[in-house]
Amino acid sequence: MDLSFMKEDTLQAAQALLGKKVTTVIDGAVTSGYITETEAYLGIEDKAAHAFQGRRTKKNEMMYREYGGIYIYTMHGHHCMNFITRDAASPEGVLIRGLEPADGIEIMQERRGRMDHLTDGPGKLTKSMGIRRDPHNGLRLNQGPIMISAGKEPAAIRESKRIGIDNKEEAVDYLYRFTVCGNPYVSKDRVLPAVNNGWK
DNA sequence: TATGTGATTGGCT
DNA sequence: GCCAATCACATAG
Repeated sequence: MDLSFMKEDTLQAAQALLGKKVTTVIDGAVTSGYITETEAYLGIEDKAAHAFQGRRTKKNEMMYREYGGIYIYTMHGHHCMNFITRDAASPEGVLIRGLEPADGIEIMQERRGRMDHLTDGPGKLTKSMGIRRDPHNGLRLNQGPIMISAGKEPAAIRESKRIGIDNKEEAVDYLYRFTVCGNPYVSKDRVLPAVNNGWK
C-alpha cells in the first residue's frame, strides 16, 4: 500500500495507522492483526523521545531514516516496534502498542506461552508476531517479513497521555497516544467496550 | 478494578 | 554500572 501518509505529520500518521493490518511472515509462520493503539514520538522537541535534542546513538540510529522504516529497540528483555515517519532531519516515529489478533492466533499463543493477552501491549505483540531486534531492526515496511495493508476503520479515535514515561516533565502530559475507542485489545485505560470492537 | 512492585535483559556509556 | 516507550502478579478496597 501507499505509505505516503507517514511522510508529513507524525501525529496524523499515528491516527491513520489505527485499523491498518500488520502481517508478519517469520520463521515460516504467518501472523497478523489490526492496529488498535499507537503513540507518537516527536523526536527533537519531545523529551520522551529517544532522539530528543537530536540525540543520535547506535540504538536510535534507525529513527533518522525515511518514513516507512522500522525501528525496534529492546527494554527489560522485551522488543518494541516503531514505524518511522518523515525524513532524516526529523527523527520521529509511531510506537505500535496494541493489535487485535487476526491470523495465526495459535502461533501467537505458542510464542507467548499463554492463551490470552497476546497483543495488548508493545512487548507482547512483538513476541506474538515473532519480531526481534537483531533480524528486523532497520528493515522497511512491505519490503520484507513485516507488512502493512488496508484494514478496518475506527468508529472513533480516543487520545490520551502516553504510557510509561512518567519522569519526562512536560512531555508526560502530551496527548500523543491514540486508541480505537472501545476496542479491548489495548494496553491500559480501557473504556467501556464498543459495538464491533469500536470499528465502523 | 486500580495501584504498586519485583523480575530481569540487552545495550550503551 | 546504569538505565529503560514492559510485564505479570499480588494486594487492597
